[in-house]
Amino acid sequence: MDVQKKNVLGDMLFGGAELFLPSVSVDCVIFGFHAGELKVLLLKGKHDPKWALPGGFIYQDENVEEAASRVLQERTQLTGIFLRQFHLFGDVKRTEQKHARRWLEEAGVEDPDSHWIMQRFVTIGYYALVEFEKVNPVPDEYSSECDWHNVLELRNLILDHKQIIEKGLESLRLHLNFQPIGLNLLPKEFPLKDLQLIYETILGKKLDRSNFQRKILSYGILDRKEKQFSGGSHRAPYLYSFNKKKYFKALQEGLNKEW
Amino acid sequence: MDVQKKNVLGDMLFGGAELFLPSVSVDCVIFGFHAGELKVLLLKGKHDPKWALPGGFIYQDENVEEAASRVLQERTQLTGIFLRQFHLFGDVKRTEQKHARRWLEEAGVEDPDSHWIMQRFVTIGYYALVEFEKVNPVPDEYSSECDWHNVLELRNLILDHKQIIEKGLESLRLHLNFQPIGLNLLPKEFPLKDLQLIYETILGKKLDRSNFQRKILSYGILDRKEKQFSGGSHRAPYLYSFNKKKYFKALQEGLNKEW
DNA sequence: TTATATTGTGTCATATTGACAAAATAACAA
DNA sequence: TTGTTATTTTGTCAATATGACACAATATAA
Repeated sequence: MDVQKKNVLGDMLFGGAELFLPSVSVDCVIFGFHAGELKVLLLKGKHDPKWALPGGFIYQDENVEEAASRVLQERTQLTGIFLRQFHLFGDVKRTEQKHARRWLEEAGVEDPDSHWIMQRFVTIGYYALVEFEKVNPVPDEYSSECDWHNVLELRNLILDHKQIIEKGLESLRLHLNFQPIGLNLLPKEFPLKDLQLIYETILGKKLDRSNFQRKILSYGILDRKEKQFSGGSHRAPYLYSFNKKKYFKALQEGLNKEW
Repeated sequence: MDVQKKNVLGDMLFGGAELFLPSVSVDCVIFGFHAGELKVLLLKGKHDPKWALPGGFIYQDENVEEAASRVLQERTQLTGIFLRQFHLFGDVKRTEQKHARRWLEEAGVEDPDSHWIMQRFVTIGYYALVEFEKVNPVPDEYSSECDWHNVLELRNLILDHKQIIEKGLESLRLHLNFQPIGLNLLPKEFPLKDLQLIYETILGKKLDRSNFQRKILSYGILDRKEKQFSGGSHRAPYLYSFNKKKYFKALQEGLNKEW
């Protein structure tokens, strides 16, 4: 699947019914960290004052996973990012398409009410964790803005996108118990404090520094480097990096096996 | 949604495109326990020698969750069963519809190749845990047999249904760490040994009797009753029942919070 | 040189887990 | 009636994990 060759907007407006899998969309909850806050990347529609998750439709010749990956890539320019399916949202009432109708009208589509995009859709939620600084948020063709929003202060979202984000965060919190995170979230080398801050931000609570280090090191997915120039007026911390081999093994097999 | 009034077969053959949500199906992995084995309920097609999961399509006016529930109910006659979404299977190649084509032909559908059911489908996997003895497996209109199969000896399944079952089992094993199970799986009163056997069967390994009881009781979801007539020539075990209030609270909030 | 902030490391009481053993008891056989 | 057998209830104990906290080390700035 060659992502670059796709002209998603044109396909959606005029070729949709044949090119895309009907009834199904993907939405990506892209998490990033900044200033001690957990952020999520949102788009503001040109013809709608509300914010929406980066999402899209699935080409007939495209795996759902690939579609999610394409959406993530289009919006962040990042590749190789860990993306995880967490839930399908399938209620009848979740899609009321007022804004889509207006949007089709203005785009010059005849008889917008019978356009395929006005039909009921179910959507598959994926979440990703990305390095905030590496992302240059770019709106797509039908959006006016693309920006980070604090995950705890979500207002004016379309449809059920607030619930999708909340479910995504809930899933992420659960997955933290048996899945390593951080690989595409931090620079190659980082102090443990930074990783701890990520955990604290996701969980929404403070963790004991000493106990956190003991636990995270016990997973055996980190390699300790030499000290850094801390920059701060205090003892310089060690730098760590993820041992990718062990990291992916842990992703595969899980961190804890309680039973 | 009135389940009884649906004529699924007729709808599928002749009304499909309008009545159902296109491209999406649900499949239920229905687990039961018998003779120390974990079983899954499968259907054998009338026009296909292969076995399939109980599954179906989603009516336009029906939530996905309701569709899964309807499928479960139709096949087992059971209501109020815990059903849990675990994964969406969305690869392009997952649906090759040779058997569907033959099936449409024999059902008298003209031009089967362009029938909506021949198109690509993604499917949402749900799993359920049911009391084996309470289920009277009934084939649907387009199946010749409905029977339990050992989850470790799956042969001749259509499409990716073997992978779906395996993923469902894997999910169930994971969920065991933070989710109570057993409520619709055991009689109202039961000895702890029976619950332990269920855990052992799901996990595929033996557990220490004493430690299992300590752990399961620590969840605080069981009420101890008076002793039973054991029937065996040995000390009679206590009977337990699930405290529904606490059980559902645990379902909601989770059993363990590691972080 | 000293103050300050933050890290590396260690301690310790408590809780949890895994492995196992002793006592209790229902049914059966002699 | 009594002993045997199987399985349960209950308990023990060492090993490990966790939570709370203490103290020494050290990079920068005053």
